[in-house]
Amino acid sequence: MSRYRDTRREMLPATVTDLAEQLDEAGYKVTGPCLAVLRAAAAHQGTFSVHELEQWLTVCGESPGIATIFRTVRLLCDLNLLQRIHGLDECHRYSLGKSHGHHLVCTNCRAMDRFDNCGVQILVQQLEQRTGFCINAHLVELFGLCPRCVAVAG
Amino acid sequence: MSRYRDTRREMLPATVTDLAEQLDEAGYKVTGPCLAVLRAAAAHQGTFSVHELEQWLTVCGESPGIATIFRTVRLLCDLNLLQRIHGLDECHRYSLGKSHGHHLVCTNCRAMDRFDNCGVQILVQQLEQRTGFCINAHLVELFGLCPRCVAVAG
DNA sequence: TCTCTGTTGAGAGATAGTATCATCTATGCA
DNA sequence: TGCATAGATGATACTATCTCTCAACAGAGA
Repeated sequence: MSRYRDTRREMLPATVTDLAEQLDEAGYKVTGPCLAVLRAAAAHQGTFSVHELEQWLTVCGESPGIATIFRTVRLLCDLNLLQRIHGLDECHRYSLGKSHGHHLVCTNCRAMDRFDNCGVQILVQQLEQRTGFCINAHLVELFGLCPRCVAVAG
Repeated sequence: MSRYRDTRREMLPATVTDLAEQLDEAGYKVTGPCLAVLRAAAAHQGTFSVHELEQWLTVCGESPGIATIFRTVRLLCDLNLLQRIHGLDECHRYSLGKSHGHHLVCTNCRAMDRFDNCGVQILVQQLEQRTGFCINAHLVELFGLCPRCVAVAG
């Protein structure tokens, strides 16, 4: 039994209990430090970096080692519970969410919207025919300004 | 006048003289170390990392400092003569080529094909309407096995 | 209570890239 | 040709991101 089952689950956001349950089901122990990382991730709307998780945890007074944060982030990525965001320049941000989501990221405030159907299926077929490649994965990310930043920019 | 103009240009591959001319036109001096980095980049078909450039240069007996290699790579990126390749896991590879190209990368041997029309225009319009974002950039990369690796895999 | 197994966290180290600064070199001018 | 100057180089230190190792710890089951 994982420790998180002993905690008062009604105190935790649904996102956190959801993640914890999936870790549990995958056979991992949901310990205190692990739960702290899950709470940090769930507390960040949009995208976040490992460094931001660490700062959030330090402010909250519970700071597992950086190794544990990286470990938990990698685990969540492996289980497809966390997605890595590929920016135009940086590739060190993450967002909670199931696999094969695509991201629409505000380059100003980092707000993020997700979308599923990226419409590259036709492109994939065309390229497979033209190039002979056997395409099995793709990366589609869009960047721009969110409505709020558009309004501020005038 | 840049040093590369003094060198016997017929000894250099067209790609290298082309790059050198564009650096020259942009107001940068094409010096010996710079030219060495250009030759290393041109010698790599497909994609390459800074580390691979460094190794190639060391083997060739001309090894400018790592700082110069990084500097030249960044300069080429700034001038849109070099594109950064975003892999699913790694984001530290580059390929020579003009801006707004997309890449189809073999996850086995790193062979690469380029394509221009990624067909996301309709998606961009739909998402702009749905989300209110003002989209001004995108990243589309495809991954799979090249014909040769498909053949080897059977 | 004991044992076993998995987790933690400190610290070292790898990798990618930047900043600094003394030195070098190409270029323009007298 | 000699000199001044601006820009390029390269050694080095540094930062950021992330991994590896390993002793210590903690929880689950016997």
